[in-house]
Amino acid sequence: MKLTIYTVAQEAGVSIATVSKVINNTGRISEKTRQKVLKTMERLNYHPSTVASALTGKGTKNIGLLVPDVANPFFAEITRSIEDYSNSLDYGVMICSTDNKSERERKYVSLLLRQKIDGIILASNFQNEELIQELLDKKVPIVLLAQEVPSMSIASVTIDDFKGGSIAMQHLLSLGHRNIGIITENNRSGKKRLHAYRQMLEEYGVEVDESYIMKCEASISDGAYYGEKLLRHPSRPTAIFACNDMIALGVMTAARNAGISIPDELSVIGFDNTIMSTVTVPLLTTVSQPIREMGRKTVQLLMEDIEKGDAFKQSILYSPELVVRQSTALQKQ
Amino acid sequence: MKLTIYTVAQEAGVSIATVSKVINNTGRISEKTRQKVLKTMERLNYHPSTVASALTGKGTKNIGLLVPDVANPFFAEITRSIEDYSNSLDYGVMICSTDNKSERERKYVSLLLRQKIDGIILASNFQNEELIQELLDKKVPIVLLAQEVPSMSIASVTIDDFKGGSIAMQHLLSLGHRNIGIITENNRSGKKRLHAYRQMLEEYGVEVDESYIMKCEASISDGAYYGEKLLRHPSRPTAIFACNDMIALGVMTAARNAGISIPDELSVIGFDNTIMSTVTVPLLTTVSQPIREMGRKTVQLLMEDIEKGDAFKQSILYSPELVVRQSTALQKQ
DNA sequence: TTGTAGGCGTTATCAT
DNA sequence: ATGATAACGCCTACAA
Repeated sequence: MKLTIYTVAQEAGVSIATVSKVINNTGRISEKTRQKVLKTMERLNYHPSTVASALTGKGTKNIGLLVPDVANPFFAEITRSIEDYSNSLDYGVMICSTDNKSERERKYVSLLLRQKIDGIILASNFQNEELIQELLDKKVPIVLLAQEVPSMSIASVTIDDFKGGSIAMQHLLSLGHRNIGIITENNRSGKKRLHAYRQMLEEYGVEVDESYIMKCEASISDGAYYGEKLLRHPSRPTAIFACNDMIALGVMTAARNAGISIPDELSVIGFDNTIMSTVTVPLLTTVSQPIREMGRKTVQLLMEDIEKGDAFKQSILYSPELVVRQSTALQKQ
Repeated sequence: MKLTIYTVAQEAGVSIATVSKVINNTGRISEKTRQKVLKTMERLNYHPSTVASALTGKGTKNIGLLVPDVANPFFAEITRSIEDYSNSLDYGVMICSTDNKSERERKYVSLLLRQKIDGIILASNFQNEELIQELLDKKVPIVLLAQEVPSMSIASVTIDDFKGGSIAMQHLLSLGHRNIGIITENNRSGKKRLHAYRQMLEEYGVEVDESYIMKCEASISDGAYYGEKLLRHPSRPTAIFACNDMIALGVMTAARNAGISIPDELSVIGFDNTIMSTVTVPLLTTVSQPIREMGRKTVQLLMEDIEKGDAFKQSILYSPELVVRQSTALQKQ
């Protein structure tokens, strides 16, 4: 026999309306009745059905999280932080890996919409801006994480990519490097980091060599491929700014294969400070983002939107920090 | 104005029952009507509400996935494979990291129950067996992944841990090692791998030294801690069987700190063949599990249970495979 | 082949 | 302070 609000009402000798009221802390009920109802709910181990509740318009207590790939350590960590905070608020999170493919994004958004999730977190590099607009039109609460879409008014939580790029370059430049290659993703974050690359180079009065600039996906294999290219460059760079740790790992592999020693002959700096950067040899110098804090903040913004329907969209910008380890060194001579 | 089945019915000039029938491919409707309805759904961009549908007993099209920690690369990969296949079946997956804490398990299960998910995948090392029993009593479809609970009849997908342990030990032993340490998790899988350790040692006629056996959690730091202990052992082992890659990474770190060269002075073998094992120096020899295939199979079993209410619970056992890379070598002299 | 109506478990609006 | 009752959007006998 199924356990519904009716069962509780009957057992407690009240009406379902009363039970509903104590569940939701709405209306006025005597303390005595409230306790009685609470007790029976406890005794019966009753939990209201989110589904039924959702049908009346109260939200599903479920949010969707779109990331390029959960299997990518950076996004896995983001996922974990979002999951933790959502859970503490009694929200479930549906994980959706898009592979940065417009088609997958579309399919997942459609699924989420049918499931009537209460809100969506878009983490990094969403391809399909019309889709975002659609969501906006449908009043679906959205928060962008590690991504911005300048042309739209959406709440977002990001780090300062330009600053991150500057910090990385500053580190390399102050170490005496002048021939610096860069391998970056071709998305907004990547472009900002690239912009910082150019800017800092200019500041140090070194001309930028376009053939030092490589664009690719955030994978070890791509990093290795383009890293090798760079290492074969007629005027081989003495340092490489890999715009995320996965790419940096690829570069390290390429260097090893080419018998080039890090950091003696080549300095490498990554970005993200994922767990991967703590296990390489040598340990990877990188730029860190406060992932847990960012995940938490993202959920918080989303909840404000969900619960209060915030009209004012805030953009939160965190500062990245340099984490010096062993993969970068003074340029000799 | 909200878009419901009524809107579609009206626009198409039929009743909601008809629309419902074409949506669910049930009952008999003329091809003409079907097309008409399909067209209007298309035109209106209508998608039936899973919530409402769920309330009538048709399931939420949502499953829960409990893992110790999504941020752990092994489980991140598992998550990805499960997500992919579920998604292709139009199911959403709610991610739940338990940290192997009974309290978190309980909280998540309660959340999932309230959300009325259609089924649950329990990946690895569930602490709370009464909770499982509760779920079973409630007829919640469950499949165990990378875990078994011998005392209960539950569908499961695992690799043969004993065989995996044997393969790893066989490799080390055939390389001439006789002083072999082991660091393992204290769960069912770990115990089986440990059992294989003892067995193989015995087979090779070497007495097992209990002080060579360490138990810990699946983390780099624990691996480093116990690895260091082993390396300080008066009769230092020449090889270490780390029962998963994370632990192996810790051991490698410990060895490096102690100035012990791998594989020259110490052979290390891991388990899981995660992405981490492809970026270490030297590359990690490990034992692989067919993660994607296992994830897929798990979802498949769960769906069978959800859709057909399978009475017969199958246990699928996959074979692990040795992946020889660079962290193991012949024992000199 | 298609339509009518009752039910799924809650919430919320009125009465009482 | 409490209770009866109409939604919510869909499914499914049962009728027509």
